[in-house]
Order: sequence, then structure tokens, then C-alpha cells
Amino acid sequence: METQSVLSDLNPAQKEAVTTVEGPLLVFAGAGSGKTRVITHRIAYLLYEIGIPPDNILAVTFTNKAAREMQTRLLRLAPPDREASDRSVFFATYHRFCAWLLRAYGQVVGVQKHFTIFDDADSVHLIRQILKSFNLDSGLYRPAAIAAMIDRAKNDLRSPADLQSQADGPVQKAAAKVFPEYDRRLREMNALDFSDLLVFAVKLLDTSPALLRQMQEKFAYILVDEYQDTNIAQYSLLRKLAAHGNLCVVGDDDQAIYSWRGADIRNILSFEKDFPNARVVKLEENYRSTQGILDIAYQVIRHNRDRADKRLQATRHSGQAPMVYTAADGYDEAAFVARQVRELSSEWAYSDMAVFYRMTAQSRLIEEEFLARAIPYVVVSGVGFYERREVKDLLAYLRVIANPADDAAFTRILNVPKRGIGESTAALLRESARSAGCSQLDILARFDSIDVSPAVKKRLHELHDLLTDLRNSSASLSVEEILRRIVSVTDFFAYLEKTDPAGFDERAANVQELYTVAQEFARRSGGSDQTASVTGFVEELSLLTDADRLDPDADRVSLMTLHAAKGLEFSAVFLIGLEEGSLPHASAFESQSELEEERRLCYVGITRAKDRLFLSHACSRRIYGESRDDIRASRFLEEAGLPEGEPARRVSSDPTGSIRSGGSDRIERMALDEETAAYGVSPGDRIRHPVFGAGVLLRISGRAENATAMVRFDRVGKKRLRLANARLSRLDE
DNA sequence: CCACTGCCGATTTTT
DNA sequence: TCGGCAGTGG
Repeated sequence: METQSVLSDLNPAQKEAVTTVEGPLLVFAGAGSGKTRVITHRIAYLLYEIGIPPDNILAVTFTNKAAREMQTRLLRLAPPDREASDRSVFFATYHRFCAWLLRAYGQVVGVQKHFTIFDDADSVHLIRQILKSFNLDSGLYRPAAIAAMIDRAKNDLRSPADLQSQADGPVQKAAAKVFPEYDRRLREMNALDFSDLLVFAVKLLDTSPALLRQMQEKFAYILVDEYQDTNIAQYSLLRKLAAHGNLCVVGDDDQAIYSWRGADIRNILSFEKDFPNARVVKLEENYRSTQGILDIAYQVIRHNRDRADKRLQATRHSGQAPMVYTAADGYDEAAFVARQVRELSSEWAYSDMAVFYRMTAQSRLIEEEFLARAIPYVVVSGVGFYERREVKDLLAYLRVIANPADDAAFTRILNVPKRGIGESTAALLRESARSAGCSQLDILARFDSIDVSPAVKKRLHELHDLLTDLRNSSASLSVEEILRRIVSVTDFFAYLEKTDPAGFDERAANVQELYTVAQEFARRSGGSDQTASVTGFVEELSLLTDADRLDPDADRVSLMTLHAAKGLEFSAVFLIGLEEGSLPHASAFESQSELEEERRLCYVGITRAKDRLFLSHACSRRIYGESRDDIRASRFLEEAGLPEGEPARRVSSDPTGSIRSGGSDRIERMALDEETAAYGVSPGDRIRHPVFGAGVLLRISGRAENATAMVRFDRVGKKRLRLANARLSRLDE
């Protein structure tokens, strides 16, 4: 009976993938072929048919979202009495798994228990400081570029010395020079960046054979999702853990789109070589898309040379043919998308539709058009909740509490809220810490011996007391209570009010939201050791992304980059900007392998569509403020055998004039700054202008008296106006 | 410590 | 075009 539920409804290939339990297994899971099903059913099979204890199973994913989804779906397969035990199957991202391992055993390789995880912004910030201390011009050597190189080296398990010897070109040389210093400072701060989590986990398992053996025994069965995106460090980790050979990897080389992050497609293509007895199963039955959509996808992807041969077969009826729209320009393209969305909305919910593009900036015209027509949408990703200033500030307090050596966090809160400690004092603390070989917080503890004015000394004293008090009280408080305490003792709300009066409501709401997140964390972890729970909370936040908190129930069209689209599906998909230079991106023109990755991006986009697919491109476009009308259609359209149409005429859009837009909501569109409050209007509003009449406010840019509004008027079309001068009034809806 | 200005640069960003 | 920065001046 149980076999029934675990194996029923699986096709033969899926069944083979689920029941081939011993030995290495590579599952090529084409788009829409039931990949997640296979993984979850396989785990269920291991648990309920083979009788493997749940804590012997490790399932590795790339995103928290994927981990969560698998966990939920596994629970649905559980016999009623087994639910509880299923929870001890270890679902984790690589990074979370490594963080777990290092918290428990990291001391062996010099990682302190309460280490902090640096996010990209922290890293870049640190690198900027180092460049400065080396007198390297941060204009010439862009910190983000250096950070990327170092990150890449780590993901390749290359040491600073390796980078040094391979460095070619001035920027790489600079990166090679910064690398060891960057690492040194991280160690000093008891901090690890994202890739360090992997690097040190590998190092730990290398250093301690006993621990490795223990882990191999514990995780006797390992499953890996999205194997095509594995980088060298991750691969190395897997090889060590899965020396027993019970490794099941699931992936699709055609959907490898993260090589620029160090992912190496060869990991999946040479799995059979690396694990000699590997069984290979190909899932080529597609349950998602119509045949017409799959045909186009195949026509595109077959142009890649570096791929395993396979072709998806539709299990669904043929459906409506995909279409290409050749737009006069970007506005026309946006209008086309909006019109179609409106039309399709009689058949599908907005949340069944999505617009994909190559670059984040490409969302803008679509957003404006959707705002103008009151089409509800959500931009997936964008400025994340966890990147918001107020959230990072409060997080920095927690970081200092959990890890007093975290100088980066300390620097962040040193003068936040403003307490009259300026750059010169900050530099002094930095320097003293440097020469004394201790943390800046340690220096603060000895403020008496610091050579500063009495006034500054007093402020340092107060800061020290404040932090000491917080740290002491943290032992007996929940994370939420600690947060509330930080907010109250620093008078945080007053600080928000003062520095950003217009954005106050927004920011205050974010602080509230953070309380809620802390509450939920406490409920989940049911913690005992408080320091551990602060550490745990900070870790959780560091490893979360904004996508983890999007509300899936809201009825909105999703706007996202092609990278963000992987793993999702929609009834109707719009893939816009299919132009040479955009998709494929210009930077890929010179390289065969990069072009192939662009092609895979295109493929990923196409295969997200269940029923309707719209591909569009424009003949003329504004690029970096310059109008260009020599834009050529993407080669991928030609490869797909899709003729471009006659350039469409500019269509003047009919303003719908109705209700407030859907775009703006707390999480995703928080960019409405001071101006919104100052002038009482925000994007999406129906407004009236004394001369031009009624229209829709599309966008606000610039600040203070330079702030300009982009308005689409019903009668006279689009105009830019200075907010300070234009007397815009909001029309009630 | 801030507000202003002028310059540069501009893919993608699972963690 | 536009946003993020470093450098400047009050």
C-alpha cells in the first residue's frame, strides 16, 4: 500500500531513478520532467520502503526555497504516523550545511563557534578599505570586481598563492595582493564570507579523517539538486562525503546558467567518469509545456555543442503556438506585453503570468506600462529586505553581541544612530586595534587609554556601556526582546525619523517585520542557549534572500531576470528583449562557452512556459540614454526558426484610468523615497495636472528639488515634470 | 558631519 | 540615463 503512494504515478524512468538506491546515480532531469517529484519520492522510498533512518539522509540544494519545498512535499508523502521522523532528514543548502558543520566542529581548522557570515556587501566594503590601505585606486580597481575574483578563486579552491601565480593583468594582480590581506582580516574578525563556508568545510574534512568518517556514516545517502550548478568547492565536498558512493545527483546541463559564479558544467558531464559505476537515467517526458513550446526550446538548445544529447517529449496536447512580436521600440514592446496580459487575464490569474528579461534594468519600461494600466505586478528580487539599511543596522548590533570580534559590524554601528563619533575617531579605533592585534570592541573597552578629546571619550564610554549592557542582558532574553531592547536603548526610531522623515513609516514597518521574523525564528528553534540563538538568528538572516519571503498568494504578474526564473513555471511567459547585445548579452559575443550559456538562459526562459509563450524584441532602443535604431533581433530567434514580423507601428496606449496600481507593496517596491511623502503622490497614482489634465504617475527619480516625475497623461502622453513645480494632485480612485 | 558636485560605468547574483 | 562613489567645502 505504501509502495502504491511512493511509486504510483511515476513513469518508468522516474521509477528507475527512485528505486535505484545503491551506488552513484545521475539523473538528467529535463525542464518540467518532474525533478522535485523524483527527489522527494526517492527519499520517501528510502524511508518507507528500504527503512533508512531519516537522519542518514542528506538532501542538498542551492536555495532555501528549494530545500523548503522539498521538505514540504516529502511530508505530504509520509504516512500519518511518520511525519515527525521525516523532519530529521537533513535538507540544506550547501552553505547552510557547511555553516552547521563548522559551528559544530570548525575549531579544528581555527573557526570559532560564533563566527559571523559576511554577505557580499560586507566583503566589498572590507575590500574597499584594504584597497585604500594599499593605496590602490578604487576607481581603477573596482572593489566589486576584486571581490568577484577572490570569490571565484575560493570557489575554485585556489589559494592566494595560486591567484598570485596565475594573475595576469593589473586587476588580477591587485586581487592577488588583496586576497591574503582580506582573508587575514576576516580571520581577525572571526568572520567567514559565503565561499569560506565551503572552503573551510572542505578543509575541515581534509584535516580530520575521523570526522569525515563520522559524516560519511551519518549521511549514508546523499541527494543533490541542480547538480549542473555545482562549483569545484561544492564538488570536492560532495566527493568526500559521498565516498561511499550512495550519491544521487539530479540536474540538467541545459539549464546551467551560473558558470560566472564558478559553477562548472563539467561536473555533471563527467559524473560517469568520476563515479565509475554510475547509473544514468534520463527524464525526457515533460509534463509542463505544450509541444510547440518544447519544439522551440529544442531548436534553440540544439545549437549548443557542449551538452548531453536529449530531447524533451511533451505529454500534453499541442496548444497555441508561441509567437514573436517585433516592436518598434521598448515602449511598444511594453505596451504589447501589457495588452496581452490584460487579455489573458480573462483566462488566467495574473500570478500565472511572468515577464522575463536578461538584465534587471529591463524591468523598468514594463513596470511603467503596468503602472499606467493598473496591472498588478511584483518584481522578484530587487532590493532585498535584508539589504535594507535599518535591517542591516540592527543586524549589526546582533552581530557584535554574538561575535565581539566582528569589526565590520562594529564599524557599522559605531556611529549609528549618530552619536558624534566621526571618521577620525573610527580611524583611530581601527589603527589601535590593528597595532594591538585585537578587536575594535576591545579597544573601546580601554577607552581611557585612547587619546581623544574628553567629549569623544565620554561618547565612547557610553557606547561601551550600551554594548556591554546589551551583551549581558542578551543571556536572558529572546532574540526579539534583544532587538526591541536595541531599538529602545539606541532610540532607533528617533534616529530613523530624523535621518529619513519621509521614509520613516516604511523603515519602521521593516523593523516591526524584523521582530516578526525573530519571533518565528524563536518558535521554530525553541532555543535554550541564548547566545547560540542570536548566532543562529544572524546566520539564518545571512543565508536568506529576499525571494524567501515573497508572498506567493498575491495575484500579480511576476517580473524577473532569466536567472531568477529557473525552477519556476507559469501558464503564460513573456520573454522580452530578444536582441543581440541583450540576449545574448554583448559581453558573451567573443566566447563560445559564454554564448552557450546565454543560449541556456534563453532555453530556461522558454521552458518555464506551460501554455503560452511570447517572444519579443525591439528595433530601436534607448541604451544608456542614447537612442539606437540599429538593434538586431537575437540570433536565438533565427535558430528557433521564428521569423521576425514587420516592425510594429508604435501603438498609442489607451490609458485605463482606473484604480490604483498593484505594483507598490511593502516588500518589493520600497524605493518610494522622501518625495512620496513630500508631495503626497506615488507611482501608480491617478493624478491631475493643472495644464495637462489627468494621467498616471509612472515613476519618480532624483531627489529633493531635483526630483522629477514621469507622468503619462491621458491627452498629451508621457511627460517629465519637476515635482517641486508641477502642481500634481492625487485623484481619488 | 553633512550636502553638494562631478565622474564613471552599466550582466546575471542560488549563498 | 541614472545611480553610486570620492572628494570638497561649509
